[in-house]
Amino acid sequence: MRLSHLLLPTERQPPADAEALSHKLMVRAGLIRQVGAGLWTWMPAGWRIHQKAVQIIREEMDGIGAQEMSMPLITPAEHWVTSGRHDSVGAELFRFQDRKRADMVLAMSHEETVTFHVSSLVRSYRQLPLQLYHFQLKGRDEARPRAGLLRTREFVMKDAYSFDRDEEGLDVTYELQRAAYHRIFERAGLRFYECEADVGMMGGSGAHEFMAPCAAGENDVVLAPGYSANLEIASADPQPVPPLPDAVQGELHTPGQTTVEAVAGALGVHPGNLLKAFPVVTESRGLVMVMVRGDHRVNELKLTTKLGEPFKQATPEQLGGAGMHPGFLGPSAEVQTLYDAAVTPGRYVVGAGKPDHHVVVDLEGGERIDVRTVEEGDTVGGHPVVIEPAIEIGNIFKLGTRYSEPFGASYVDEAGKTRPIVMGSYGVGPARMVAAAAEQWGDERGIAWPRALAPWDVELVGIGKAGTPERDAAEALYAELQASALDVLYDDREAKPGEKFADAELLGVPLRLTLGKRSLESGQLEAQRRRGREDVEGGVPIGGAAAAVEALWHELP
RNA sequence: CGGGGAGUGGCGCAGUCUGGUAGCGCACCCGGCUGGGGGCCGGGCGGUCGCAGGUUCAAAUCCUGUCUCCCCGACCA
Repeated sequence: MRLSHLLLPTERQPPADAEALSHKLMVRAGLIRQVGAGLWTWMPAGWRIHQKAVQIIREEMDGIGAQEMSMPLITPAEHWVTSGRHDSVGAELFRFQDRKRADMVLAMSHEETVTFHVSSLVRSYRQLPLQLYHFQLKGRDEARPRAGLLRTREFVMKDAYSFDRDEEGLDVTYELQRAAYHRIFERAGLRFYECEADVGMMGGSGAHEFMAPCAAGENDVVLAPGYSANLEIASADPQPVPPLPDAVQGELHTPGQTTVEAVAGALGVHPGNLLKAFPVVTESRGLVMVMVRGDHRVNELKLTTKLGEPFKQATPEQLGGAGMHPGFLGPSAEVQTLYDAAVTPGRYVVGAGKPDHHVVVDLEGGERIDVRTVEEGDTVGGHPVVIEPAIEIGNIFKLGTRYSEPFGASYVDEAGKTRPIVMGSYGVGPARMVAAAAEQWGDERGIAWPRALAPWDVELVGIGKAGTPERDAAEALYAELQASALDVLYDDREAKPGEKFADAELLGVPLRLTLGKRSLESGQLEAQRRRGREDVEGGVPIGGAAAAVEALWHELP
């Protein structure tokens, strides 16, 4: 490809409203342009990168026997009513009516559609197991799109669905997918973690997320040797606190001290010597008091899972109605009280249940539930955890019969008995892979793409005016490289060398060749690896350059 | 949805308080010089100042309404 013919709108300055590195660099490099909130156009060079990711995914899906197909973005609302998601998803679902006033939905994923098909097309155990996948747009009316491509309202997803006759079959398929995901992200040159993930209120028997660590990530990953989990569900051993001094005992007058910090400060004790009350209300239980150590925070997702139902924080009115006083809440005989697992037996300062007083209690052991948020410095297997921001680039999920039951997707087994099909779903966002790579491999000059994602394999920078011997040589080399196995971008523009180098570093093709007057004098091309901007020692002889360049390329990250 | 910020040429900005000929840098076009890290000189093109009302002799500027975008939070199959 000749750069002089490529629509590559590079910019010296990032958009004023861009914050995330990938957002700034991908716009500056001419890869993407914004259309609206969470809506992006891929420019030609950017789309090449996206399609590189797509092709890696495709090869790995095909490699485990999944079959590529394509299902529509527009779907009848009826399917979503059948699955229950028409009600449960809420405003995130794009809804509209067609000209006949029929309710329609932009698919946010394709469980409904694929299960609709499988329910009618698969009748026998002989047709199982089955894996189907496609690359298709997803529409999600996100409350807050952000950070360029990291959270958008429309994006291509590879979503695969598996159909097995039982849980054991699903386990096998799930492992195939899990291994394929590792290969996909490794091939793409991404740093990533496989994390235990929340299976949500939908049930399901297991889920993993693939998280790419980066500064702009909107999730947090808890990491320790042999352990990685989304902060949403992570568990770890708490950091110890010194025991409550014996001098602190009985009822304590704590006027106006409604926060852990205030009480701990006034008493001169560690915040972990206090218990914090987190009053919630659920539909089936009413008011529940959740007690966590004073220096800890309740993890609302973990609490929801443990309660087995959604909750809302109790309002001051609800507390007042129960004769309680916000700021001085403690364990109560009148309401169910649950203790976090980090609340070990011992003496704690708790709210006395009346204004301006706290009291020391001596807690026995007893039932505990793990509902707190893990913190940096907590330990797993004796090792302190670190918490890193990360972006979710893929997930795999054991759906079970969540969709096959409502759609009646079942098969007849050898004994002639009808059984529900057991499903799994497996998603990857190629755009997020690309954005994550930009986050991980971006620097102040641009993006140093992993070679597997780079829009071209090499960029040839021709120095000098058209018609000069050096440019003739560049043209000849371009032709030679085109005949090789490499995809080459040739900067043949009438531009200053500095501008060409700056654009090349912005675009981030992994290997840059420079051919100018100097090269003709020395007989050597200059070659620079974009990662680390490191020159290839001694250059590359112009004679037979294509083969040498191919060899160099194969050693790139 | 709550809080904060912003809409002026392709990009980045000034001008708005205090109403009076729309301006700067980059990019773009033409000519010349230059030719290995965004170079220099000269000449140009391009904007109904987000939109709609209103006030005024006069509105980018004041008033009202509205749309859009960004950031933080809530939310996120």
